[in-house]
Amino acid sequence: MNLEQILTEQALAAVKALYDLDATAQQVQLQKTRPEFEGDITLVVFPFVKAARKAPAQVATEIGEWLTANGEGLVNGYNAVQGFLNLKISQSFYIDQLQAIAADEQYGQQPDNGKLMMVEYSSPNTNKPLHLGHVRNNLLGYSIAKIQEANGWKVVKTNIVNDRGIHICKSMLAWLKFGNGETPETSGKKGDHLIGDYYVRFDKEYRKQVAELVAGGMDEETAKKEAPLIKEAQAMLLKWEQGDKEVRELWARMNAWVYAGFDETYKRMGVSFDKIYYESNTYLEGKSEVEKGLASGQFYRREDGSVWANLEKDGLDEKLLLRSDGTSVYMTQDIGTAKLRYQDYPIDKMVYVVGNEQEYHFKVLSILLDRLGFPFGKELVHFSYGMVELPNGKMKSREGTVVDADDLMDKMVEDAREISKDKVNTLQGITPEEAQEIARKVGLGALKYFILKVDPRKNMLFNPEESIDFNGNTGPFIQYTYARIQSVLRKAENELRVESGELREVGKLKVESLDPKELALIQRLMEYPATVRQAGADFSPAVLCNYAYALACDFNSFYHDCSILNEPDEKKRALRLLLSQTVARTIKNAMGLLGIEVPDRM
RNA sequence: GGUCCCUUAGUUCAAUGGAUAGAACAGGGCUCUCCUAAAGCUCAGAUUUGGGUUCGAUUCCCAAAGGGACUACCA
Repeated sequence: MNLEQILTEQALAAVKALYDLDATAQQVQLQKTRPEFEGDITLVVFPFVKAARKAPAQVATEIGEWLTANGEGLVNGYNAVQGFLNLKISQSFYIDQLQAIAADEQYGQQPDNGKLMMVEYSSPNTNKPLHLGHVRNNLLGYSIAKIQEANGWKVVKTNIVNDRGIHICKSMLAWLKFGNGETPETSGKKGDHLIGDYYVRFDKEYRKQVAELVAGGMDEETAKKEAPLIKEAQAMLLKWEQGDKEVRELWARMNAWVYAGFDETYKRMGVSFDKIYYESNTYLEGKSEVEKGLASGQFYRREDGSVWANLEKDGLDEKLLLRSDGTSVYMTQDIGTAKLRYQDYPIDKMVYVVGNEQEYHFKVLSILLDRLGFPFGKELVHFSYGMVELPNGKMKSREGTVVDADDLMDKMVEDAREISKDKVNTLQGITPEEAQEIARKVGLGALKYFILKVDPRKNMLFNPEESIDFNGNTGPFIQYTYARIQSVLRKAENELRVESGELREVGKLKVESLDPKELALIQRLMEYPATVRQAGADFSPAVLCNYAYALACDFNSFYHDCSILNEPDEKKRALRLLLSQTVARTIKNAMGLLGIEVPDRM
């Protein structure tokens, strides 16, 4: 049982004994005591004031008195400030806690809940390279999966690749017309970047055609539909769906280039998938589901042959499911994908990590799946995150105002290496390879933390003109704290011959008194499991970022005030080493749930 | 027009309905003969507006203002 649970029980017993009040655990509000007051943990007594029919300060005093007398030594002091009862907890309790935490290798890991969660994230189109928006998606998706695993779920990470559709046809068409057989090998470009370039090229030529038609007197709306290039692309999509051999071969070849590029980027980013679905394999399933819905009267066909769902009774509008030429749309594909997934896995919870611009889509998808008789439809979770904005607005692939994922990672690692050059003291005696590896971890750590520390629901701003910080509330700050501890532990082993295993053997450390900084650190460590649970319940890596930062701050402050290796009292030294080791492990775990690696030195 | 989201220091971000709204960066001042100064200490600086609920509101409710997303036979 943790401190909150014990205190909650004691507080309930106290109000029962004092005021004959049957309070609920929810009414027992415990919070950390503010630093300006004396005490460790504070009970808010306002909820009991009415039943007690006494002034808040008096109620606080009475409860404080009761807890001190009947709390089995846990509470050994209190003070009441209005309705706030500040409790002092005995130091031996904290030392016991530290011992228990240090001994628990799985500290923070929640027990297996026996259920399976599928997390879909990334889900790129195959017509352009990944950009900063995808980076946020990937980092969030990966971290959410890790966090839910820590909360006891079995998690299957999945990716649905949108490998078919008009977008890839545009790239294919532009490549055929203007590519002169260019390949990743001949051009030296990564496959995804090469394809992306042709997507941009298509748009450029298309707009030229539209402009010409408009100049010839056509209105813009019509011109956009009548431009020869777009008609060709549509014809190509139709051929693709009909299985035209040439189109399919070209498609397979160009997609393979893109996948090779994506794989490189994913690997670098440190994200992975357990199962990848391709839209080209799922859209037919979707079509057949739509046909079924049509037969059962859930959907209807218009005169032009297109198929629609009427969602007006759910407060929404009508939604297209199949185009008049019979080709499928995004929604069709998602229905098919859902069906396949539930055939493949016994999914208890399905989570889609997709931007908030698609909230409407998932609202509709949920209703459609439900209507088609899928039991999971109603339960699906759209983990909707905010956009990454640039100073002048949203990123637009076609307008070239995107921050490319590969470029960004390069830049971060480069910056990290540049900064580390000034740190010759700490990087002495390491190979260039090791230095590069440190720069990689630190650069990516800075990027990942920068993105994950923001509440996922909110839009966030990225200014490419200003480089991401390596000081202050950043990934490298936390990594630095870890590296610092590793350095101390190395010295402890080499110079004092303290084996890390020995520390845990040091029975109950009979330390006279805990330094306030030591106490603060232990308290922070005690918060970790609740933080993991909250991050899971809220789907929020940001919660863990805040925790890791606070833990690192606490440690740096402790490190500044308390000497570890030079502490003459052996028991104190052992306690500090154990504390440092446990902090390091917790930092590593928390950062691991964020997908951020920690270097042993930096 | 309709639906949804957002608004906190100069800037980027925090704060289960709780005490004097926290950090970081940028700015001013300190601290390396001392376990890694990517650090520590310190000064200055903010809840868009108006109502309401509450012992107590950044948080909940209702308006208004400002910003964004969606409302595609794109994905």
